[in-house]
This record gives sequence, C-alpha cells and structure tokens, in this order.
Amino acid sequence: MKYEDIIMRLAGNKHRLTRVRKCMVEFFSSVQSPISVEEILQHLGEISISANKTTVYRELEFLLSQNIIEEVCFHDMKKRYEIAKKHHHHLVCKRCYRVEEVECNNFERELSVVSRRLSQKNHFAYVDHSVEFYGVCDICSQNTIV
Amino acid sequence: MKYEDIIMRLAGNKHRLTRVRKCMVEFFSSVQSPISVEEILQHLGEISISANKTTVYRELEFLLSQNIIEEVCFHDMKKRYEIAKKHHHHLVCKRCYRVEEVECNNFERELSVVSRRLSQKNHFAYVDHSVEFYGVCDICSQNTIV
DNA sequence: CTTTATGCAAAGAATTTGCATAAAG
DNA sequence: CTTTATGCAAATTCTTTGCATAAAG
Repeated sequence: MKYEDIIMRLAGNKHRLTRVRKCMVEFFSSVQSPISVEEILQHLGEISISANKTTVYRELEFLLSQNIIEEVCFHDMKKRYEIAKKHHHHLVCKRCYRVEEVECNNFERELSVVSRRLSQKNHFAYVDHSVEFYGVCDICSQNTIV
Repeated sequence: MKYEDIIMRLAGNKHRLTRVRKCMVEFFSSVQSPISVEEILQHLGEISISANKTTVYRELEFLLSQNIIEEVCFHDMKKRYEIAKKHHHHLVCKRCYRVEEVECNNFERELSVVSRRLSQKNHFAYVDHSVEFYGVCDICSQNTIV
C-alpha cells in the first residue's frame, strides 16, 4: 500500500496524523524489507525526528492494530515489521539479513495442498504456513571469507 | 538421537557428564517437541534438580555447539530447542504452541526446486528453507470459544 | 476543549557476564 | 590436581507501564 493511501485510510478512521506516525508510515512504505525497531529509531534520527523508543513501540502496536503493518520473524529472533501486503515469502540473507521477496504460484498451490492434508490428518483447524528461504546474498558472498 | 547415544558421544569427546547435563539431555530425548528455557527450568524443578537459570542457558549453548540440539523459532518469538534430527517441519498450534512433526517427501522435493531457482535468480548461495505450519489443535478448538 | 500521542523515568522480562566455589575425572 | 561446570549477583538488552505534558483536531 502506498503512503498516501495509508494516510487517507487513517484519516478516514479519524486517527491523528502525528509527526512520528507520518514518518513511520512513510518509512515503511519507502522500504521493501521488514525493518526492526533499531532501524526505525536510526532512521528517525537520520531525518532529525527525535522520537522516543516508547513512542516507536506504541506506534508499532497501533499500526499492527490497524493492519497496516505485520510482524515477521527470522532466525535471529529479532522482531521486524513490514507493510501488510499480499501473501508472500522472504529470501533472507543469513549474514546481513537483507531480504528479497519471493513469489511463486505453483509452490503456493502445493502449500495449500499440504496444509489441507495436515488439517485432516492431524486434526488442526485453520492451517496456514510460514515459509522463509535463507541463503547468503551476493554482497555477503563477496565480502566474507568462510 | 537416543539418550545413550548422546551420552556416549559426549563421553567420547571427553566432555563431562554432569548432573544438569544428563538431566537436560534426558529431557530433550524424552520429549518430541521443541522446548523453552522456561519449560526446562520447570522440568528440572519437578524432578528436584535445582539448577540455576544461568546454568541452563550455558548448557543450551554447549549442546548447541555440539550439534546435539537446534534452536527453533515460532511466531511467539520465544526461543525453543529440540534434539537435532533429520530435517523436518513443524505443525504448531497457534494457541497453545503444542507441536507436531510434519514429513512430506513430495513437498520437500518442491522446496528444493524453489530453492535452486531462487539461488540462480536472486544470486543467493547456500539457499535452504524454514517452513512451519500454524493451525489450531483439536484440544484448543474444543476448549476455546472464538 | 477533548482526546490521543509523546517523553521520561522506572519497572519488567529475558539473557549474559564476572567471579569465586564446587564437582568431574 | 587440573579443568570444566555451577551458583549467585550484577549488568545488559529489549520491551512495557505510569504519569504528567504536549499536540491534534
């Protein structure tokens, strides 16, 4: 979703368009990857918005509650957030945690089949999935020995 | 891997077989699911082994370094550990975090295909994957309204 | 004006570190 | 004996809470 659309949606629902809120929404819509609290704080610092950690945490909570962002979880166990969008998967660099998006229809179909099978066989309801691919990106391959 | 095999392996590598170490290995090999630090401490308490938190954290680190256990990550962002074993996936209850193992050869083959494709297309090396299925287990379906 | 957001300090939870002591072999 | 593991207290890191003040509309 684009910045303007999110802002309009928030305004439409009578939510306030504060400085920190706008900056965070703007940041989320400008980056493609999931970002951490750390990165948000750093970014706000860079554009000279002094926002308190607490405010950032509270804003994340707000944006989650509005389904504007989603939480994602990679193997380093750091919480990251990204703009809520069409279901997709991530290809994550194990070294630098740079992220690229993965889309694959055939594969998605296969996942549905497996989910349905599990649902029946193991008696689980509402089965969905979480898939990430991990590798070493080209930059890290060049920069790192090992 | 079975308790005895792990113990033999550790002894073979001249690692000490302390009380806490044996109890933790025994616990890991007795449960099928990934367990949290909390659950380990609770279990040790139940069998009247007074072990300090710190010791548990250090022992986990040790067992990880020996590739006896592996860390797994679910959506609640709590660290869990399980005996290192043949590659597999998890079917996790979104409510109670009970875990069942998933095995599916066809699906695994499909995952390899996708990994290989991503590796080429996105220029990532050593691409592997992490897949979890999330649903609501039968017990939680019965116990909970919503 | 009224409501909601913000900052700050302090509280909590999870994890790690330093150091002296205990236990393994 | 020598080395490794343990416990305890304190330090760190990440996150949340309470409360008074500021900003949005």
